[in-house]
Order: sequence, then C-alpha cells, then structure tokens
Amino acid sequence: MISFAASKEMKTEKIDKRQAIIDAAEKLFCETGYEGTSTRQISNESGANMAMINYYFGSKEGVFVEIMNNRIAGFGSQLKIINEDKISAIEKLNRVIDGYATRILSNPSFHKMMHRELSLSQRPEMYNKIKDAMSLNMQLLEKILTDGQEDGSFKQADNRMVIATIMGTLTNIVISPHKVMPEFDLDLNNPKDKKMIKDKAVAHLQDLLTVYLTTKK
Amino acid sequence: MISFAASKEMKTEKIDKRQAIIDAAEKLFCETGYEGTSTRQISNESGANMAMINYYFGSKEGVFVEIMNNRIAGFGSQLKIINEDKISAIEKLNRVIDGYATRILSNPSFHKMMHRELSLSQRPEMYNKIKDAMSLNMQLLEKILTDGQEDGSFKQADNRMVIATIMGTLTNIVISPHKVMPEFDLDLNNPKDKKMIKDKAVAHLQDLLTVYLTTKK
DNA sequence: GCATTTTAATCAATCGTTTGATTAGTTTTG
DNA sequence: CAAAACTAATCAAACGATTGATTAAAATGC
Repeated sequence: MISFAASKEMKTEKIDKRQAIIDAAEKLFCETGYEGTSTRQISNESGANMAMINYYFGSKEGVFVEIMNNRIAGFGSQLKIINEDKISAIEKLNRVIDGYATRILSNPSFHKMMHRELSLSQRPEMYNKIKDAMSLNMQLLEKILTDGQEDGSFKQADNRMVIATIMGTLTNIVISPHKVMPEFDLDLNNPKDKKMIKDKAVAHLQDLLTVYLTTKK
Repeated sequence: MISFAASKEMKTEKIDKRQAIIDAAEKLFCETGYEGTSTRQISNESGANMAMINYYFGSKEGVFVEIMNNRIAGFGSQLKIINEDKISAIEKLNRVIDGYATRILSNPSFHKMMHRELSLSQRPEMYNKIKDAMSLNMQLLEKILTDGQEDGSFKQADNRMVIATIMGTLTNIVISPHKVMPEFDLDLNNPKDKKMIKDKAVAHLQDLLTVYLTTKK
C-alpha cells in the first residue's frame, strides 16, 4: 500500500495500463489503419495483456471510439473565441486559418486517420462524430464569411467551396507533403520542416483568400 | 479462341471470370478498404471460386495492384495535350481544372480509395505508383503556372501551394460532399447531383485562381 | 487428348474475444 | 486489530471464427 513518502512510479514505467493501451492503439491505428491493426499488436506495443483491451474498452472498436472521442473533444473550443473578438472579418479569417493549420499540423497522423475513417464511413457512430466536429468549424468559417460579406469587406462567393478550399488545401498538405515539396526531403515529423510547411501553407491561404475575397470585380 | 462470329456472352453471364474478379474487388476495396475486404467476399461478389483469385493474380494484393495499374494507366494522357494548345495560360489552367474535376468526379469511390492508400502508405509499390501518377499532373500544372508567370499573365505565387489548393479542394469535395452542401441531401452517385457539384467546384476554382493569379498587387 | 479453367476441400495462421485463475489492495466484520 | 469478504486489475491459455493461400481432382474447350 503505497509505501511512505509516495513512491509514485519507479522510472517512467507503466503509469496507467488503460492509457498505455490508448496511446499504443492510436499510434498503430494511425500507422496501419484500424483493420490493419490487431489486438495483439496493441497488446505488445502497450505492454498490457490482450484481455485488458476488452476489460477496459469492451472491444477493439471501443478503443477506437475512445481515441476519437478524446481527440474530438474540445475541437471547436479554441476557435470559437476568435469570432467574439472585435476585429475585422479579414483578420478573423486569417486567425482561423492559422489556428486550423496549427491544429492539423500538430498531429498529422491523427488527421490522416480521421480522413481515412471519413472516406470509408464504415463505423457510422464515428463517421457522425467526425462529421459533427467538422461541421462546427465549418459553421464558424461560414459565419466569418457571411459577416464579412454583409458588412461589405468581402465580396460574394460560393462560401461552401471557399471552405472546401481552406480545409482541402491543408488536408492535402498533410496527406502528401512530398507532393507539395518533392524537391526537398521534407518530413512532417521533423519539427523544423513542420514549421516551415505550416508557415508556407498559412501564408499562401491567407494571401489567396485575401486577394480573392477583397478584390473588386 | 473466340469462336467464329464472336459468341460474346450468353445472357449477361460471366463474360470473363478474370474481369469479374477485378470488378468485384474494386467495388469492395472502394467500399470497405483493402484490409476490410476478404478474398471470400471477392469470390462471392464476382461469382468466381476463391482459388481463381490466386490463379489469375497470384494473391489478394495482386488483384489490388492490377486494379490500380489499370486505373492509373492513361492518367496523364488526356491532360498532356492541353499544354500543347496555342491558348493563353489562364485558358490552359481553366481547362486543366475542368479536366481534373471531371476525372476525379467520374469515379469518386476510386479516388477515395487512392487517397486512403496514399495516406496509409502500407504497400510501397502502390504508394510509388500513385505518387508518380500524381506527380505527372503536378508537373503539368506547374508548367502552366510558370509559363504564365514568365509571360507576365500570372503573378508570382507559391506554385506548390496553388497546386495543393486545386487538388485539395477537389479531393475535399469528393470525400465529404455532405460537408460542402449539408443543407441538401446530395449524393455523388446521383448523376444530376454529381454534375451540379462538379460545375460548382470548377466554377469556384476557376474564379478563385483567375482572380488570385491575375490581380495586380 | 491435352492444356486451360474451375471446383470443393483443406491448410496453417491469425483474428477478436472469452475464460478461469491469480494477485494485490480495500472494506467489512467480529 | 486481525480474520474474512470483497473488489479491481492482470495474466496465460484457449475459444470459435475467419483469414489468404494451396491442393488435387473435375470440368471445359479446342
């Protein structure tokens, strides 16, 4: 019973088996996909016994659901405040682009996995969760666009398509960075490369949309 | 070998078991992914015996490789000629956008599968094939952009990012059409909806890039 | 009648899940 | 306080089902 003086953990070893399973599963799901990952792999990677997966999460899919819920929770929180600020529409848009790029590029693997799940739409529960989380961001983006259009700072545009351009551009960069910059050997796991790609992406999108939305026809 | 007078097929039955396997496998791979599709499913869906898969293609992966090769072959063929035409850079760009949207939206399921494969990058052979096929299109796009910039009709821009925007926007629309137009119940399998989405996407991208690339700073 | 195509049966391997037992820590009880 | 009862966590082993692949025999076409 926890010897005196609180011996927390020994080195950095197994803080929590439950969390270890989540961490290992997320890594593996990102790398090899849901179907491509076996419970035995999760067991090995996490150091937990196979039975613990079902003990804690009921099933392999239960682990997946848990991971997605954890990540998706608090998705819109940081972005929502942007729309409260007393700043111009164009400034709001620029901040949203930066915030969106930051989040997506902070965990490219997970974003890839999310998109695989969305494109497969096998597990309806997950599909709807992802869809809802995304639609939160879309509503925010749309509001910024329509507000800007109403006060005359943005010209009229196909806002749905504008949103598709913002999200699509960032997703495209995350999924195929080599395509974007084939002349270098860029690696999204390298923090330096990641920052460079993010800066380029943000600068491009901000420039693109500023020019597009504020140019008099 | 193909008896005289070409007795094609009897009713609509088994024209070719080999082709039936390819068709069934492509459908299933698109719907449930590569790992999520079993050889027995392919066998059932195609009407061919399980052993025929290995007989004709050596393995399950062999079927997959065959499908990808068939689809990828002739990828750049239709687009290459565009760059030969004696038309303005902006006109070339508009045509490429239309051609690209047409191809992607002509088979959304396959395009989704291709992107899943690209984002998983499990099978290196496939990964490289897809990458090479895409990079063909990218080179064409980049050439159009730089040509336009050299003759002064386009302003300087981050061309790699511009390309990411074009491809990313279209991919985003294909993968999540509901996100793009949640107020309607659009369906990419419905030819009418598909045409409408394609027209909207093309119009948006052409407008966006025309404004962006031809606006004096 | 020979080569090609197709079949049913079977293979070892792996899948996700469940089991019964064991450990250690906590609570309850007398 | 200590014996008894209970609880959550963990384990090795095994479950039945399914996986991709292979076999050897049968059917087919020429």
